[in-house]
Amino acid sequence: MSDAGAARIGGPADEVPPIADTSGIREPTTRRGARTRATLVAAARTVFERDGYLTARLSDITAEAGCSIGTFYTYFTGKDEIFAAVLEAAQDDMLHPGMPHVADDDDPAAVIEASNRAYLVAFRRNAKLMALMHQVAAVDPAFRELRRRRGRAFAERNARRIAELQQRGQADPGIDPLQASYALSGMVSRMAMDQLVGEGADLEELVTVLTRLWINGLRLTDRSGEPAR
Amino acid sequence: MSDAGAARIGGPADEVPPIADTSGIREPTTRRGARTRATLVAAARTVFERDGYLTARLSDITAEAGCSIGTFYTYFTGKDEIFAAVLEAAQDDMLHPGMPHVADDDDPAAVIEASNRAYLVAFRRNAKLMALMHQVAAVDPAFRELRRRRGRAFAERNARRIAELQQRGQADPGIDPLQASYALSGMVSRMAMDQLVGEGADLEELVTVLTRLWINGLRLTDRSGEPAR
Amino acid sequence: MSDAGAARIGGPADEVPPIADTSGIREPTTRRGARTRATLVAAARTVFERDGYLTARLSDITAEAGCSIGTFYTYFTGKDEIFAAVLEAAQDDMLHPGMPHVADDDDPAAVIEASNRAYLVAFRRNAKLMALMHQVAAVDPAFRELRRRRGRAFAERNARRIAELQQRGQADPGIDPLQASYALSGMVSRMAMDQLVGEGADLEELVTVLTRLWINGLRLTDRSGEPAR
Amino acid sequence: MSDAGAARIGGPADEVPPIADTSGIREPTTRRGARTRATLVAAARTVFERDGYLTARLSDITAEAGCSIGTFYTYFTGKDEIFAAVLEAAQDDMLHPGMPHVADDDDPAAVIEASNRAYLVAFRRNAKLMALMHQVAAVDPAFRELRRRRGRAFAERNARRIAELQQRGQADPGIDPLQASYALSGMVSRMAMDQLVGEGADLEELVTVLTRLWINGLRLTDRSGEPAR
DNA sequence: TATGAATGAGTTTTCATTCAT
DNA sequence: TATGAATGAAAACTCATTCAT
Repeated sequence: MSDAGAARIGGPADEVPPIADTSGIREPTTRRGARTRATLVAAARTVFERDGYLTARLSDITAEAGCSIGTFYTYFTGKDEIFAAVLEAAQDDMLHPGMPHVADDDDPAAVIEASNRAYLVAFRRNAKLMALMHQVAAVDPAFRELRRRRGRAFAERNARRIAELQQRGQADPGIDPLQASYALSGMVSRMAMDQLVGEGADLEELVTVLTRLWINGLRLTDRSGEPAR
Repeated sequence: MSDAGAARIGGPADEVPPIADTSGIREPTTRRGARTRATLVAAARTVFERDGYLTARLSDITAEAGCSIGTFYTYFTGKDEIFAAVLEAAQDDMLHPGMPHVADDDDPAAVIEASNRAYLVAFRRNAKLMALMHQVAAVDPAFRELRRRRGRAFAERNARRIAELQQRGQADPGIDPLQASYALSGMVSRMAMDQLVGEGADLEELVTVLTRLWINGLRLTDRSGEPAR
Repeated sequence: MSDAGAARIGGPADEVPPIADTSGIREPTTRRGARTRATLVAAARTVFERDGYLTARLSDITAEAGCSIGTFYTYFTGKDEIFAAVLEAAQDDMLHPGMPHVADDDDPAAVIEASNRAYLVAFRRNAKLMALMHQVAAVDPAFRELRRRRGRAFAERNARRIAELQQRGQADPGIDPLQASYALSGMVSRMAMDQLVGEGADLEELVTVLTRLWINGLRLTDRSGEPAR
Repeated sequence: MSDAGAARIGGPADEVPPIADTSGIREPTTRRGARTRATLVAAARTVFERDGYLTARLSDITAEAGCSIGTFYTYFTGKDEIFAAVLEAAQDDMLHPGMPHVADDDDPAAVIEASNRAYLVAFRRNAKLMALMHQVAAVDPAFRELRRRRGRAFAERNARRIAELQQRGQADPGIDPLQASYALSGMVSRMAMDQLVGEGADLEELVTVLTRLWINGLRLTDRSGEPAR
C-alpha cells in the first residue's frame, strides 16, 4: 500500500520498501493462532476506519474481534504494531491495483492515464485506510518515515521514466525529472486524498484533469513530435 | 495563514474565512490580562512546535509561559482554542507574504512565479507551524474543516483566474478550471510540506519546477499566443 | 535512620549520607499542600507497615490518606519515592536515639553498652519500619545501595574508634579495625532484626550479650590494663 | 543449604529441617519427565540468579528451559515451588561444604576456624543463590519461616557446644550460650552476605577476623586454661 | 486576575493460570 | 507428557478540568 500517489510508469512493484519489522516475533505457530491473529487484524481495520487511529482503544479492537485483551498482547506489542499489520494485510490490494501492464514503446500518454486511473481506483477502494494512514503519519514518526521512504521509491522510479522521455525528445528537457516526479505524484495523491475520501467525486473527471496536467506539465509528445493527445 | 498552498493569482486576502469562533468570550479587559494572554499564546506556539500538538500538555504551556494552570483557563477553554489563537496570531505573517502586487495585464507567467515564490517563502518562514497545522488537521475535525474551507476559497479564486486566461485564449481550454486549480494548488502545497519542513531544500529550485509545471500544465501562452517563457 | 546496626562510639551523626534525592521537585508551595503531603507520608508508613512494601498499592495509601490517586502523583512519582519520604520522616527519630554523649576518656565498655542500648531501643521503637527497610533493600537496588552507604559510614566511624583503642593498648591489636567494625556492627543489627521484629525479645538481655561479645571480641581493657568489666 | 551462617561446631547436618513440602505430588514418573523437570530446575536457577526472584517470569524460565509454559505446570504449582526445588537441588552442595570432620577433643579454636572457612567457602560458591534466598525470605513468609527454622537448628547445635565449653571452663561462663550462638552465627552470615556477594572480598581475611571475634568473644581457652591461639 | 491543589475517569500493560489439542 | 493459545484481574499512571483562596 502506498500513499505515494503517482502515475507509476512501468517498473516492478517489489522495489517498494516493506512496511514494518514485524519479522518473525510473535508469529502464531498453530492454525488456531493464525486465525485469531487474522481476526484481530480485520477487527483493527474496522475499528480504526470507524473511530480513527487515536480514538480507537485496544479494548474496542478486541471486543470487535471477540477475544480478550490478553489475546491482543499475544500477537502485538501495541496499537502501532497492529496498525502496521493492517497496512501489511491491505498492501496486496494496493500493490496490484489492476494496472494494465503496458509495453515501453506504447503511447506514453496512455500509460500515464492508465496508471493514474489504476492508482485512483485502488485509492478509492481503500479510501478510509488511506486517510487513516495519513492521520497516523501525522502522529507517529515511524509511520511518517515509512511513508517518506515509499514516496521516494515511487518518485525515483517515475523520475527514471521521465528522464527516458526527455532523452528521446518526448518531454520538456528543462525540467528536473526527480523534482517533477515528486511534484506530479504529490499532485495526484493529494487530489485523491482531498476528493476521494468521504465525498464521492467523479473518478473519471479526476483521471482526465490529472492526466492532462501530467502530459501538459511534461510537454509530452508522441514519437512524431506532436503533442500527446 | 493557509495551507491551501497555491499560487494566489491576485485577489484580496480577506476573502479568507476566519480561523475560529473565539467570539468575544474571555477576552482580557485589563492591560495586564492582554499581556498574560499574549504570553500564553507565544508559549503555546513554542511548545506546540517543539512537542507537537498531541504531545503538548497544557501544563507544559503554562510552564513555558511562567504562569499557573488556572490562569490558562482564564483565557482559553482548552488546547484547541489556544491552538486557534496561535494560528490567528501567525495569520498576519502568512497573509501578507510580501507578494508583489501584480497588475492583471502583466505577464501571467511572472505572476504565477511570483505567487509561488511568495507562498513558499512564507511557508518556509513558518514551516514548523505549517507542519503543526497539518498534524492538527489530521486529528481534529474542526481544524480539518477550517483547512478545507480555506483551500476551497483559494482554489475558487485561482479557478476564476484560470477561466479568464482560458477565455482570452491563453490557457488550455480542455481543462476544468476548478479541478485544475485544486490540483495545481495541491501540488504546490504538498511540495512545500514535503520539502520545506525539516530539510533545507533549495527554494528557488522548487519555484522553478513548480512554476514550469503550472505553466506547462495550463499550456499558458502570452498575449501573442507564444508559449509563456 | 539506619540499619547500620552498630555501637556508635562517639562521632557526629551528620556524617550519614542523605536518604534520597527528593530535592526540591514537587515540593508543595502552600500550607495546604504541605499538609496533604505529610498526610500521604503518614498514610504510606501505616500501609507499608501493615501490608509490606510490595503488597501495598498506591490506592491503599491514598485511601488511607483520604485523597485521590491524582493527589498522590502531585507529590510523588511512585511507590519508591514515597517510601524514601517515609524513611526521611522517620530519620530524625532514628538518628537521635537518645544516645548519651560520652566523653572520650570514659569507660569504653560503658560507651559501648550505652550505644548498643540506644541503637536497640531506637530499633525496637521503629521495628516495623526497619523490617520494611530490610525488605525494600532486598528488592530495590537503589535502597540496597543507600543501605550499603549508610552501613559503610557507621562502620568507618566505629573502625576509627577501635583503632584508637588499639593504639592506646586497650584493644586486641591483632584485629583489623574496619573488618571488626563491620562484623560487630552487623552482629548487632542482625540480632536486632531477628529478635526485635515481631517477637518481644528481652531487650536488656540482648544488650548484655551483645555488649559482652563486643568487649570480649575486642579484648577491651580499661586504662589499668584490666579486662573491661 | 542454609543461611544460618555459623560456625557449625560438629554435629550431623541432617538435623536441618527440610526445605519444603514438595510431597510426592507431581513427581515425574517416566525418565523423560525426570529429565524435563531437572531442566526446568536448572533453568530456574539460572533465571532467578540473573533476574532476581520477583522479576523472573515463569515464561522466562520455560524459555530458558526450552519448553512450554504448559509443561511448567506439569511439575510445579508456581514460582515458589520451583524456587524450593532450586534450593533443594543446591542443598547437597551447601550441606557438605567440605568441612573437615574434627574430633570433639581437638583444639576448639581450630574447629571454629575450620567451620567458619567451610561455611564461607560454600557460601561464596553459591553466593548468588544465597543472595537470592535472602531476597525471597524478605518477600515470602513461607521462606522466611524456613530460614528461621534452619537458623534456629544451627544456633541450638552451636549453643550446646558452647555450653559444653563453658562447663569445661574453656569459655566465658557469663554469656548466654543460645544468644551468643545466635549473635556469632548471625555475625558470620551477615559478613558473608555483605562481603561475598558481588564483590570479591578476601576470604581468608574474613576467616581470620571472624574466627578471632568468635574466640575472643567466647573468651575461649585451651585445656590448659591459656587463651586459645 | 492569579494560583496551584485536588480530582478521577480512562487506558495500557503484565503475567500467572487454565485448558483444549 | 507436551503444547501454546486464551484469559482477565489487577495496578500504575496521565492530565484536562474544577475550584477554593
